[in-house]
Amino acid sequence: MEATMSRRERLRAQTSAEIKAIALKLMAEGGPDAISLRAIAREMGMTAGAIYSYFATRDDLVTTLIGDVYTSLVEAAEAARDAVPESDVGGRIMAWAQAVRDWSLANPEGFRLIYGDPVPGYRAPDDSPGIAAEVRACTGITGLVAAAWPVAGRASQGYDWADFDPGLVAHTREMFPDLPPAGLALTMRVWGRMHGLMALEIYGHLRGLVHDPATVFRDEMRDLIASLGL
Amino acid sequence: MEATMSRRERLRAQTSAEIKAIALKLMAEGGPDAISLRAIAREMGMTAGAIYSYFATRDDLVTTLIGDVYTSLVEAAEAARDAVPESDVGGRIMAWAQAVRDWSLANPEGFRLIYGDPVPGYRAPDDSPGIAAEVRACTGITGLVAAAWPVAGRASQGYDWADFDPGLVAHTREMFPDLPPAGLALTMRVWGRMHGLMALEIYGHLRGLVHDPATVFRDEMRDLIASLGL
DNA sequence: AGAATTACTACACGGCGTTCACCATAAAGC
DNA sequence: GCTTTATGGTGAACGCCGTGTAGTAATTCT
Repeated sequence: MEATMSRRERLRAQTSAEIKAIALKLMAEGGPDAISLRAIAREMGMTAGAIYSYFATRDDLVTTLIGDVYTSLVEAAEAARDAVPESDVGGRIMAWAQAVRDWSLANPEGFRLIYGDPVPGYRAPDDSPGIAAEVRACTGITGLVAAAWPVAGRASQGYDWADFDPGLVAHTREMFPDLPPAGLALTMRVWGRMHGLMALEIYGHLRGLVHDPATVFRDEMRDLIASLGL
Repeated sequence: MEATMSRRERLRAQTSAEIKAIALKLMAEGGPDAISLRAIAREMGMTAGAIYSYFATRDDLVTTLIGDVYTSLVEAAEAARDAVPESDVGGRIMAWAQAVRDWSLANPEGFRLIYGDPVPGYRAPDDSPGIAAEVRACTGITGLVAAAWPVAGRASQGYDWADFDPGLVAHTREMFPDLPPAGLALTMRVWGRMHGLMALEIYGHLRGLVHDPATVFRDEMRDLIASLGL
């Protein structure tokens, strides 16, 4: 598809990619706040104002970055999951969790970018790539829960489709028709359980308390898998 | 002790308190990034430079605020816990969790301040009030786990005191002499489990997905308490 | 009363996001 | 082939920001 782009379009895409690459580099070095248009432009030998031909505002640039970074996280998780046979549901859950943790420790600033508050007061539009990646992540966990549901779902009740977002419900029922509403609630609980220890660790609240957080996280995931009956 | 303060000290304490109060107000309105020395000074009819008589830098002010806010959170949690009789360990855990969640939803910016990244790249000194509050919070959860340990701790192994920070170990062994190393690991897992769903919710990742996150959180905490054997 | 400390102002510096008028050049139209 | 137009870029400006520094007025100490 690159061949179908005019010279102008190619240059434009290239410059845009360079802006994002430098922004990611700056973020990796100094956190999300280090993403400054002036610094990017300086590194590119440009003026800050020139970036406004590519991104309407700094927040737009960061929003785009969130989409890219989130997608990279989700793809790492999906790849790790798919390396485990479908029959081993517990193994797939563990693989997913470990992949997310490994990625997050390797890209802590990326984690902050996704799950933190890089743009204060900002609400991503519903069609942004960041939201798309989040849906993909959420779908991935839902799939794991759905696979575990025949065992995990015994006597789970107390939820109704009306308790959830209609779009989410439609999407879920189409992809996992056997999953009842309580399965969606369980999905969120699983998500939260994977997220909690990692968030504490990445933001430094476990710093120094325990020498090997990986062991604690692994135990927690084992307990999660066991609690699903696997 | 106020009587023993000189006029100067009284005025100083009062001004300092006003600075912090306005900073909290600004934060509540626009998030941690809205805390600007110039805005505070403007609201007080002062110059920005004047604040440097009270706080060496903006980060120092934010650090102090973290201490205040974290302390307020911990005190809310402790009060809720203490309203439940000691014999009802599960009830105390639930009370603690609900209190933390209620506080966090009422003060989302405070939550971001404590568990987010308000000062990029900043590492709080070990003797800051924020660290003290975090130790207090950690101790509170440890106490809950210690109370549940006779039931929850069956066959828990695989940890050693050497796996944890010496200071934490000394502090824990003194306060909860019956708790083995594996109890500390469980404490962190419980902490993470309480934190995960709340962090996702406060940072908007559950926004719109589920209409009543409180129910999901309550179910998760019930499952946690049940998994402890209570 | 005189000396020293303190709270504060005024101003300056550099960095930031953002806007705007202007300009060179590449693309498109005749 | 020449002209018109669109585009990516500059450079200066505005108003924020944190942070220093010199100076001033008032309070406190001796």
